[in-house]
Amino acid sequence: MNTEHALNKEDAKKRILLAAMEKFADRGFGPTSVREICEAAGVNVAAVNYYFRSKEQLYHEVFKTLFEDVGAPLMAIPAKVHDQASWKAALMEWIMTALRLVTEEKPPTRWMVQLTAHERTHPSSMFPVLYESFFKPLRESLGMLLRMGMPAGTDETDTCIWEITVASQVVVYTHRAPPWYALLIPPDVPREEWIERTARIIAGGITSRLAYQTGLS
Amino acid sequence: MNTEHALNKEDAKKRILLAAMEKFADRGFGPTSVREICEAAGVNVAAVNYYFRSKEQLYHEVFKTLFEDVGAPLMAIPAKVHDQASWKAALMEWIMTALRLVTEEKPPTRWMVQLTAHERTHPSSMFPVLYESFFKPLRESLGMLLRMGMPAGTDETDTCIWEITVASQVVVYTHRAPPWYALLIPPDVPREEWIERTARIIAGGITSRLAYQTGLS
DNA sequence: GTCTATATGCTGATAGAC
DNA sequence: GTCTATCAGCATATAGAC
Repeated sequence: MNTEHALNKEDAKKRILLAAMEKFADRGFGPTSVREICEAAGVNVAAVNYYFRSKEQLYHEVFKTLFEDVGAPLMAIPAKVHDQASWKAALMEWIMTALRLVTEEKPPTRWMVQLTAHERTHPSSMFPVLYESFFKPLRESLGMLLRMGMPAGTDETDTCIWEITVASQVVVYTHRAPPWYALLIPPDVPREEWIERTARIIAGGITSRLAYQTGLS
Repeated sequence: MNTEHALNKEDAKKRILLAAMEKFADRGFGPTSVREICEAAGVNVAAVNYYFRSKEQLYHEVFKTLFEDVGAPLMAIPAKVHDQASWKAALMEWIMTALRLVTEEKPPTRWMVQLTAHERTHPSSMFPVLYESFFKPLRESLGMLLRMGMPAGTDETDTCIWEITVASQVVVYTHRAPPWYALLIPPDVPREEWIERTARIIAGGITSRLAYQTGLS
């Protein structure tokens, strides 16, 4: 009896958190109503304020739960480079890992990705946190990797543009609104094959150009 | 007296339309209130419904006014190609023209660009119209240009990925929310210089790779 | 044409019964 | 811990005075 009661309590709070992740991911913070979340979670309208104090606190909790060390695999990649061959492999790995992340269909990764998109287009009070804990480390990891492959003395602004160039080709897939997202992914190609072909084209845009500049292949 | 009256009428309607462009561009359709638009236009709250029937009709009117033949310069570019040198020049021109468009600070172009971003992330009833009259022709123009430079027999899916690859590097600049947009543009570089350097890197990712593949430079 | 006042509905949040 | 009922605020939209 006592355990069942405690279990139901845990259930309600957890159900709200999961429903909130899905709904916030779908349309962002503003347009998502507390009533909508409670209905999806199968709890009373007052439950959000009872368990989470406010809609905004619930949103904060969603972020804290979803963005736990999610960028670690990407940030670990630059350390694997020790020569030109391993640099090329690391670049491919970085891009493929990033593409796999942003095009993941399975929650909670998908929710996490969609939330980054909403925060970029309609920044909330969570943007600074997201920037410091997610965007910034990821960008630095990509920047470090790119700098390793650049000819010595490459202009800093050019390096910065290279960063944006790669990032934008990954970030574009975080916007999952159906009519737009459907235009991005070619139909009838298995996901892993698409990821590899896309990564090859993105990485090829870098490596072949550097080969062209430096005379190495 | 009579003319002044008629002039004020024209003024009010036009002021509402201009204010609506700015406000809708800033935060999108949903979060922008009629009151906010009316306040910015210096008219009464009831004026929107008097002149435009509804908020949604006003939004439609904003689109109809802003997206008048705006993609024409880009769509004209593929026709200028007649050999490999002119193809490379055309590719650079396409990318530079597109970058100039999406990073334009001056209204109404800026408003138009921002509206495309909102419609991609939070599609409304205007999305199909926008797709048919703007996204689709632009993508086709880019696709045509890319196909001209591809080695004969290039896989159709690869061509499609190339399209997205270029488009994403342009589209990323349409999201103008300050904290994010500030991360994209390197400081202390004149706009035209930045456009050329960025276009060179995007185009270089294509031409050098094709050169690498085909043995031509 | 322009205004005020108001109808109607949705939002987040809370008070208090059980 | 969970519920209903309700508050205050904002939204779009409209009726009717001037």
